[in-house]
Amino acid sequence: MNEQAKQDYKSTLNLPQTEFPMKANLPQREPEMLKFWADIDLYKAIRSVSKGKPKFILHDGPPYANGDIHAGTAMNKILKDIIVKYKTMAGFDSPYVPGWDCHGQPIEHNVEKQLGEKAKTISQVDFRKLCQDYAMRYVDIQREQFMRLGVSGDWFDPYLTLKHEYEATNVKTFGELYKRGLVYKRRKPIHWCVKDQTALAEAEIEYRDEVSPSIYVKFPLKSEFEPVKTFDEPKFIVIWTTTPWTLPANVAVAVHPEADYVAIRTAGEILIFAEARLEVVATETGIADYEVVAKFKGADMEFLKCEHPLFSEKESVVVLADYVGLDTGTGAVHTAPGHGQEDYLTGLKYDLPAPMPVDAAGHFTKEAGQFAGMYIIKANKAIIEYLKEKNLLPYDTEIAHSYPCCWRCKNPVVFRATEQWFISMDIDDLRKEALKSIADVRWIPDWSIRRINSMVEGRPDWCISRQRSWGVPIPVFYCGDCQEDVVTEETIKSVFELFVKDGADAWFDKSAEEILPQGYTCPKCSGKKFVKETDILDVWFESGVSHEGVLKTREELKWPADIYVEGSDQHRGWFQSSLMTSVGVYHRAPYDAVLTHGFVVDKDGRKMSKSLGNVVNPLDVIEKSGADILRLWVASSDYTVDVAISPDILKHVGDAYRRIRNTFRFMIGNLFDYDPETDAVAYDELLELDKWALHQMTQLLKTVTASYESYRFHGMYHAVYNFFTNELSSLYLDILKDRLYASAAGSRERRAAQTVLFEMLQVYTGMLAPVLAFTCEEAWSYLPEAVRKTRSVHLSEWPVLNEGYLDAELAARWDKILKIRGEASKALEEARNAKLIGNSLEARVELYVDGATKELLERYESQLAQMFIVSSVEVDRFEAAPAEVFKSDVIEALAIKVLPARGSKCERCWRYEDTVGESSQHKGLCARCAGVLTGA
RNA sequence: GGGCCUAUAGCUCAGUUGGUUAGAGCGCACCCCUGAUAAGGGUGAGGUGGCUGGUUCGACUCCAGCUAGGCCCA
Repeated sequence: MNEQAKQDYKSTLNLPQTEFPMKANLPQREPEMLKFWADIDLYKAIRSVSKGKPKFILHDGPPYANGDIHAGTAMNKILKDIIVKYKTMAGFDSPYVPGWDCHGQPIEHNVEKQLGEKAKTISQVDFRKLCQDYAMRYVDIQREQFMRLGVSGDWFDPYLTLKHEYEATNVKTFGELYKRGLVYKRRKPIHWCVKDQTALAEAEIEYRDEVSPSIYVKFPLKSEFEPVKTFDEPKFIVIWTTTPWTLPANVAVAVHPEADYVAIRTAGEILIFAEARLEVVATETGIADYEVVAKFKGADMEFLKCEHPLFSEKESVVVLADYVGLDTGTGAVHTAPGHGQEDYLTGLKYDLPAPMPVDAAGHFTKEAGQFAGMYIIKANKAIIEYLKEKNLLPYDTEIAHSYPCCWRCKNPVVFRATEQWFISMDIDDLRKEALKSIADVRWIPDWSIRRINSMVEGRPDWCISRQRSWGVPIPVFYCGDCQEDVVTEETIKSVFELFVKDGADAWFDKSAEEILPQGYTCPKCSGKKFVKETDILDVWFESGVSHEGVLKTREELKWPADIYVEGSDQHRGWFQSSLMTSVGVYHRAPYDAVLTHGFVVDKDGRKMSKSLGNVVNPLDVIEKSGADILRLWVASSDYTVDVAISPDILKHVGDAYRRIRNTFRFMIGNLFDYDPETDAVAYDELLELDKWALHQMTQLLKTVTASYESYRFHGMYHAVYNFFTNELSSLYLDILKDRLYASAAGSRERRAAQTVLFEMLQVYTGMLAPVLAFTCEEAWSYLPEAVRKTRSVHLSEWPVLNEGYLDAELAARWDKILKIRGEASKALEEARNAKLIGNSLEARVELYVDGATKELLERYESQLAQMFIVSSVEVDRFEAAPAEVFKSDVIEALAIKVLPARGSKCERCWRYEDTVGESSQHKGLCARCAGVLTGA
């Protein structure tokens, strides 16, 4: 037989044919798919086929409209999209309305930087306009990027916190909370630049090296204190500070409750400070001669009263605080609630006043007595002098340390208490109500509830005011006559309506009288003049009302949401701000479930940072490999903990992707001549192996569905990937090749295989569509048009679980046969290594086995060669096994002998057959192949 | 410093109420095939279970401490 004839036989085979490319080329193909989705308006089409189905609402947490998306935001949106796509296919109407957080300090800051000097002269309204442009620019950029990920949603009608209606929502909710009595005003220290006379956010502070005074101050002890009461000398508690100018605002001295403190007697006085600081303090103050006369715990000193070192008529009380350290100072900390964050919290705990003797420009007020009018930094000297005179200053030097400074003018920043608005956690039991509501929510994973609980339990009142421009104003008026703040249903209604109509800009544009109803008078004093509040709301308040501004206002949505899906940092952020505004107004959470994911980190579990050089940019991944690779990476990872990404990890995901893609391609290629209308084979007519495959497929579908239902996507990823590798590629599809290629095109056995492949292709593209959004759509487009009931896989329904495909007995039988196949392949490998065979078709296999297994194998003896992909399989008794055989160590009493195949190689199907040569027309072929060609 | 969380083969993940030699797929090595071909098949080698103690007849699994890392506070 010459080469030409061999070629001819190849052409008689039914080899796969398809245009479905092996090489994915996703960076090019995905944009085409996006265009297709845009052309058919997929999102709208999904809405229309979902109409009337039960709702499943995943409410989007708004990312900040600044910068490009990063790996974390990409993962978040992909996770949400997987859920929404799955729920949609699973029979829900699941509209997804993405949102953006558009107000806030970072945008304001960036616009200010761009403006440079002009920032000082521009009007507030013009400035806000620039901020809006900035935010909208990034909304556009991020929209494009999210869409590129394959995330489907109402992208051209998203919710934006800067939209008029949304801004008005803040007013409504604020009004409700105010009405309930939860809103109050109180002084709280904030970062303040006395040169620019403005409040600063944390991000606007730079740390610079500064030189400050470093002094010890003696606070005269007024109370009787048991451990030292037998001594007549004057007694002092010694504190250390680097900010003498904050002493006028001192109200307390904080000590650590568990630390040891000592009283020492020296030169006619008793000094009290931490034992751990004894040597250092003694050295620094030059006390050579002293005697420790008492030792006690910090807790013993609680509530002792001292005389204020600057104002003898005032008192300073000893309080306990865990943050008091013993590495520096004296272990006794000067506490001024108006000048420090920790001091402030301690003040709240002890119900201390928070005097603020410093004005906006950094000058002492008359509250500071003899220091009134002095600039605070300069006052340091005067205060030190005064303390020296009173002999209350045993130590006085300078220290260089890093100190917070203003990003703009580089001058030191001070903490200064100013009036702020708060939402109380406890006035009307908001905290208790929130904790109760938390218990009614499903938190995934389950540790999530512990986290939110402990945070809500321990959180301070919510400070909702900011001294800023780019945001929603706090809708409060002050009476020009009685100074009372005025918030009534009437005022709220007028502000609400104004914002709906003209947006929050109107607040800055119009006078109080223009905003209020005509002739409005103060409910308290009937005054007619009003002043507007200048503070704006915390952006967390704004995003926290999205359930009101979005879920309750958009007809396609519902309140409460079925689920919120965000990173674990949102326990402090959005989960909580949403909870508080919702509980505050509606007495329940705005969500039924909350799903939390971890952060994206590098392969070593470290956070991504420029300095570590481990940043993976999702846009680069899309450009190089495609969004489906990113989506598969998300699905392959356990997102309940931190998720690692690296070029190496993405390479592995790419390998997995190719295996899945090629499996699709094989199925598609073998269906080129299959018409489901006419060629389908009834279940009862299928071969047993086909039924086994359908059974396995159905089991897989069960597993996969359960994984999606429990949001365990990596579980489904592993199940599918293992299935594609073990059950399909290495088993079913490999065995099927002979049947598909060599059987007569229209034969029952070939059509049976195609029937199964066709069924599988639909099920597998369907179950993977929520993850491989692009690839499954592409594969779907290769299905015969007649059976594609929908234009897009994303419009199709979740694969139907056909219980009729389940046949446990049959599956058990075949699992056993296939297990023996596994043993045979070990024996074949030994023969291959011994150069006895190459291709397994060159082998003939003898199985030596007893009992039930023997009966089973004999029952299927004629099919075994095909199953093992060898030329023949014979079964005999175990004792009949020759001496030199492969003995299984997995299956008892199983011996396998591998021999060269009998007969000759069929030039068409490559099997070795005794029947080769029997046909007069086709001398090189086996009986089966000859029959196929002659049509016998 | 505090709260919550994580730590199983190179990678991604499983590991049932503590109980025989800790599993899977990928990757890797070697081999086969060249009719899924920048594919496909087979076999095999990889783990002192972050570390240190403790409880127990027995711990990857329970307890304590430590180390490394993450989020949020301070």
